[in-house]
Amino acid sequence: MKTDATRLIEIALAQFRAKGYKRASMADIAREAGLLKGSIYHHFPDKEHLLIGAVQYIADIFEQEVFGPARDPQRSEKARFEAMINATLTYYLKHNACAFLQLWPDVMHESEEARRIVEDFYRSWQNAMAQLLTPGYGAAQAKRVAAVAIAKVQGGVVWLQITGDSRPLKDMAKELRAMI
Amino acid sequence: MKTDATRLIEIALAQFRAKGYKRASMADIAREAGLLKGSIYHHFPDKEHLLIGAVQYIADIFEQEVFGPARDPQRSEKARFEAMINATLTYYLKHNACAFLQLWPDVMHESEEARRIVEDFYRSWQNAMAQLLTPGYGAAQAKRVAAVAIAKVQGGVVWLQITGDSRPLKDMAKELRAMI
Amino acid sequence: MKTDATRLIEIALAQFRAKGYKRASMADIAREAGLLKGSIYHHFPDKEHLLIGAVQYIADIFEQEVFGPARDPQRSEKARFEAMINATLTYYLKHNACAFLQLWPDVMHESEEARRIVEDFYRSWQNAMAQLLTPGYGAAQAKRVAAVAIAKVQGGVVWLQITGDSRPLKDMAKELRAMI
Amino acid sequence: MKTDATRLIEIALAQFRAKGYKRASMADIAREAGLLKGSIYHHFPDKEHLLIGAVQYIADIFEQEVFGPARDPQRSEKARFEAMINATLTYYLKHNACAFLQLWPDVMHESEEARRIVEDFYRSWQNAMAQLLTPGYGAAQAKRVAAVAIAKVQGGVVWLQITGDSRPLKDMAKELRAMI
DNA sequence: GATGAATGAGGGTTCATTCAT
DNA sequence: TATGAATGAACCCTCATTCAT
Repeated sequence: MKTDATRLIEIALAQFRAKGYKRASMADIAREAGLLKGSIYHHFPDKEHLLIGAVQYIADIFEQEVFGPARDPQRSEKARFEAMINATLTYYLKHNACAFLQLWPDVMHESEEARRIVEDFYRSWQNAMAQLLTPGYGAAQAKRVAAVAIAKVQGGVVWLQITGDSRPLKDMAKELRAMI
Repeated sequence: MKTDATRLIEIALAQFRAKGYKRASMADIAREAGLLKGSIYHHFPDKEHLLIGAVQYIADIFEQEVFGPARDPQRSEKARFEAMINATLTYYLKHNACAFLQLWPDVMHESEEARRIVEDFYRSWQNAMAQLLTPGYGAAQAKRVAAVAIAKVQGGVVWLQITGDSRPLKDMAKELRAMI
Repeated sequence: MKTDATRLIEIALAQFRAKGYKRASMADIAREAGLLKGSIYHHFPDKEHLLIGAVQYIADIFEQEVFGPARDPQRSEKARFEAMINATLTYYLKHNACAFLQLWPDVMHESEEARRIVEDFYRSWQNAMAQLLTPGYGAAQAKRVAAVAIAKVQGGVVWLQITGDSRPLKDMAKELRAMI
Repeated sequence: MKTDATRLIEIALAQFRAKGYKRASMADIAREAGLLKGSIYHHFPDKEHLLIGAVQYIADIFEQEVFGPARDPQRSEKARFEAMINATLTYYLKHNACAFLQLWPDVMHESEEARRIVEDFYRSWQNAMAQLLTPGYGAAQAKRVAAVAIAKVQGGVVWLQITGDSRPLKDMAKELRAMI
């Protein structure tokens, strides 16, 4: 099995998700990759960059699977908005959690760079949504409504993470679909 | 003057909030309390019980200031519901964050007992809300709606924590007030 | 046996002398002190401060045993100058080396603070000597001659360190005594 | 274009001078040479032999530029002695330091072989000088005086290294010239 | 109850060295 | 001959916890 940077990031991300950043040791990550802990430093200069990589990895997935399709000029705003909601819902239900929510405290304290990525992620999300809502709401109101929409989804994920109950997240999605 | 244990818990909570559970060391907490780290162990058997205490401390505050008033039989359901929303909003805006959200990953991994407290907390909240909504929604639907309501508030807090923007949280409160 | 900071510094200094700064590990120093490596950090924040302490320790010895007596106003300049030479010679012959010479490359690269101490040490030495030589040489020339004198002693120590032959150092001392 | 081995030695020497033996990593040296660290091992079996090579490299330079000319039977002892002093002075002033002094602690601890080279170097130097001084001092005294002379130069270099002041070294050279 | 020295396990990181390609 | 991934030992340092005083 090849040990490229992406594979290490996926493993690190899985460990960070499972135990949190601080509890996931370099030795844990290395073992999971079939390496010794020293070997990781061939691919990443330090643990922080594993976190940065993990966070970027998720941001990239969303960019491709959620924000990207939302910009597809072929489809109607409504269709794109619904595609966005569905992709988001699918992703969160698959993982039963949002890595950004789980990692936020660590990201906040351990890495300026990771923090910027997460903040940019939410900004991108808001912009992507706002653009789709602008025809119906006007630019200013659309931004505000988009923030609320994202917050609702995040709230649904929080509830899912803590209680294991996915209903509110699904209800939230339904509410969102009704917005457009 | 508070009892020593409570004072230590408040200090520990402040440190946990500020740095996260793992990054806040026993030495940090002791220093903040004007003690040496060995001395903490006269009050708490280990760090985990500081976390349990901190989590319980917050749950108690909500019990007194949010859930308690919601049970006051003197006032109308609507009044009580609104009081609940307002108290919650006030608390979160004051702290600009929800300690349970911040600490959840640590609580989850470090302490079965703390975890139970947090889970009970959300259950209590849901029950308190559901009871007030039952007249309007019926028992079953009330529970479901309550979960969504709490999730919305949590989502608003998440957005506040990450972006610093409190608008969605306030919008969420307005939405909630319209539910009853 | 008590473990105070001074004892640790003496042990660290001995280790640094014996192996050099980098080769002397915290574990070595701790073992020599009858401790585990982690325990040293109760007394010193990091290895650098062990180096700083060691360097300061030597500077203090010279201040007390060499530079101090050289300032004694009761005795003649000649007597004080000779006392200085003798104390220096005794010290270097006892250790068969000069710790500052041995540690200089490490001091230079590892610690600004230690470096300043060493530089100040040589400045103090030069000043102390220059003052005693001023009556005979005039202030400006005295400083220049003092630098040469110290350099000679250091050269003698270098030769002693590398070849094990103490003769040149002793010859150098004789030369110095003839200067006043 | 120099042979690869020599080029690597020059680079290694520069790194050892700049950071000291332990702080200069194989990766540093390789990078400076435009190689990856694994590639160095095609030219040298280990780091120690880079140190040996570096030390030998300097000894060779002195042999050619300092000790060799001192043996030139065409010129007077006085002329050869002065040429020796001048060549030495030029070399040290150019580098502002003596690599043997800087590396001595590392040489001493890391490599028996390098140590022998350095010790031989000083012996050669002493012999070369003693031979020139024998006519004036007699064989036995000449050896002793030569040691003192070398020690003085080294002392001047020490002072130069630590304080940055080259005066004492130059004064020392003047003293030496007066010896013959 | 408080102290502060000590523990011991573990964490992140560095680095000389090896070796299949 | 060069590469670059991997090793494994060692290193500095942190920290929750213990305990004699």
